[in-house]
Amino acid sequence: MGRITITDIANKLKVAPSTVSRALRNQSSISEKTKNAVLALAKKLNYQPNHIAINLLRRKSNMIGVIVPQITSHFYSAIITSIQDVLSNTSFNMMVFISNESFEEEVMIIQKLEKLQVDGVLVSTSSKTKNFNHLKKMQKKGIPVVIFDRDCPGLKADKVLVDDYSGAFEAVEFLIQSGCEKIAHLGGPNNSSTSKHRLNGYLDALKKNKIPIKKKYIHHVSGFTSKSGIKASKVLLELENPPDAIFAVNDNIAIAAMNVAKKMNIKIPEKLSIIGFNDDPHSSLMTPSLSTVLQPVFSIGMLSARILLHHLKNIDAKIEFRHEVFKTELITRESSKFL
Amino acid sequence: MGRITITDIANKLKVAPSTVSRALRNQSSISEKTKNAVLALAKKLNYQPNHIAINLLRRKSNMIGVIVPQITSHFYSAIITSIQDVLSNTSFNMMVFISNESFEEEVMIIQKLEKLQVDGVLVSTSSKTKNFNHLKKMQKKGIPVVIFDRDCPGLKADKVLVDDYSGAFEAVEFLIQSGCEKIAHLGGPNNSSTSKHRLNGYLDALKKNKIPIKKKYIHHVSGFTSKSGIKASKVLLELENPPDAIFAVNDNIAIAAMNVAKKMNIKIPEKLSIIGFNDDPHSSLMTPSLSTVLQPVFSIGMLSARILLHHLKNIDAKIEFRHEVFKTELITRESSKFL
DNA sequence: ATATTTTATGCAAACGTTTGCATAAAGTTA
DNA sequence: TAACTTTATGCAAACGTTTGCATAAAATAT
Repeated sequence: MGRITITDIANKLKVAPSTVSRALRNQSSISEKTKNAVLALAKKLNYQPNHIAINLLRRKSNMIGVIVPQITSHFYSAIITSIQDVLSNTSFNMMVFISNESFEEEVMIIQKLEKLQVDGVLVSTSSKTKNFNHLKKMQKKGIPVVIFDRDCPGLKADKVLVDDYSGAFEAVEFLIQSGCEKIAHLGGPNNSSTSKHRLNGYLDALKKNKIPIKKKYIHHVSGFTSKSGIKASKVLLELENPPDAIFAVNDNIAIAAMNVAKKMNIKIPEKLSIIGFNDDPHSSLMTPSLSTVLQPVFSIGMLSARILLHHLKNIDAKIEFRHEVFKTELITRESSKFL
Repeated sequence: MGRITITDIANKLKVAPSTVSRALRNQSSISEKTKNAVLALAKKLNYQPNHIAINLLRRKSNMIGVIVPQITSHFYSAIITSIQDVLSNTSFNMMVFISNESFEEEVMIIQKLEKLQVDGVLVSTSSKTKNFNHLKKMQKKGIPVVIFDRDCPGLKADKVLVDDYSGAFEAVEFLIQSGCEKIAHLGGPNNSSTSKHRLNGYLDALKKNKIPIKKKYIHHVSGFTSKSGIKASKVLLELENPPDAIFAVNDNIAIAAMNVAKKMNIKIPEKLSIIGFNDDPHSSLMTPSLSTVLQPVFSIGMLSARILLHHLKNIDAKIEFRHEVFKTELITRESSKFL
């Protein structure tokens, strides 16, 4: 004998299923007597409402989709954790999808989410995402889309971002103030908005301080992992006139640079200052500990989730897109000189 | 105008919904003519089957639940990634839930998953999980449960585990062979099977080599993060007769010990060898790079998912629980002496 | 031509709920 | 007591599919 249904209860009590439904939902116009009888029997039989049936009727899935480029970095796994935290107090559940930094996979995931009839989507686009037609299509279907961490320029949607530009600007200006003059940048994949903003922060900090910009000092790596950073670091540090500081697009790349420098016996921070981005937990445990730009990861995830929930709860309200930008915080450790 | 349904197509074509259904599923006894007409119109209108309706009819959700203690470590996030990889070629989707190493949360998650009518569950229990009644209850409802990484002694279920015992044994024996005589152990939370097995491997390696076991050299930390390891490391290294080697329950704790040792100017590996467990990506980037015991993370995730899928596809087959144990691999780096 | 098989389609029930409408029973007012 | 209001319940449709059964139409065999 399978799951207990409302009809089972109705039959045993010789009432109509609708009566049972009303009793369970504690609706008006139901006598105390029948209500109690229903409640008692439901409890006794351990009745569990069938959400699939309710979802069919309500034409919604109570499911939200979360798309991230990957989850093996602390950044994204912490964001997932914080989204889960917010959702756990609601009736919504989350499905996580990983695009592997691939535009094609991202588009396929979006199609899948449409089929699954998710009620809303939280997405951090792949670094190779070229256009946002897939996201626009979702919006057209009435599915709210909240963008986080990685901007989608030109897309009208809720956005929860980080001020990558000024985070980078501050870091580079700190390097300048601590006496560095030849500051290099290890940038992320070309296309990603994050990479662009951090690059711009780097460039503007140099400009403001009248330090000439040298193309040789700027390298873009293909991925966000340490491995991708090693080659570029070598090129940089083997220059005849090597930099005395490196600002890296994230901690992984910074740590790669740090290891390359150590192998070459370049003293950190005396001969080479290094600053990363993210404040991954292991960065503080490196030797020397890594200076970095902290992002409020948990706040990003929680706010994104809350904004989406707000839309889902006020589905008929006129849509006003929110645009939130979190400030970063420079954390100076041993890999950079003191002021 | 909302989503296109089978009935919409049926009406436009002046046929019955059942005919449309049969045409779409390419079933027998359907004329080429109507089939083509249906297929063409379905394509034109961009018909998408309503999975919620199908799920209601089939009494299944096509959803599998994944429960992990946390995802911010590389170990679990990589497992999630590999599960996703396997699932992406199937009709199943995954919901991830995080127990935060809490027994209570784990039980609540299981209850939620029952309500959501997931078809199957992959679970790595919290380190505080005391009994497995919640899992047994799921099984009784006919929902297959696959245990991975952390054993549930006494529970009859599919299990995909790692040979923690011999991984630890090998590591400690290596330390002995490299000349260490006072080998300490920083163990994980007391209750967890992983901690126990690694501790036993440590103990047996000492016994086999006739090295006396000293209680002072064995500490259990409360969590699996670096922070939890610092205090215990200090206690250990400040002993009047400090150890000349530490085998830690995982890389995070090992790295904590490494940092404490460095602060105390204890030379690694000359005065202190350290071996961790997991081979987290950042471990190879530490200075000195960390020796560790590698677990085949991706294989664990993929096999667990495959086993579950196998049950779901052969739902009526008699249940035979699989019990798979992966071998580990000792990776020696700079934090331990060479042989 | 008739009888028989095959093929194509439709009908209606089912999955488990919710909800507008109808109605019977009870209670209230004049 | 008649007329009216309130309260409690039931009926049936709806959500979008699938599928066993019935049947009409077409094809084949006799």
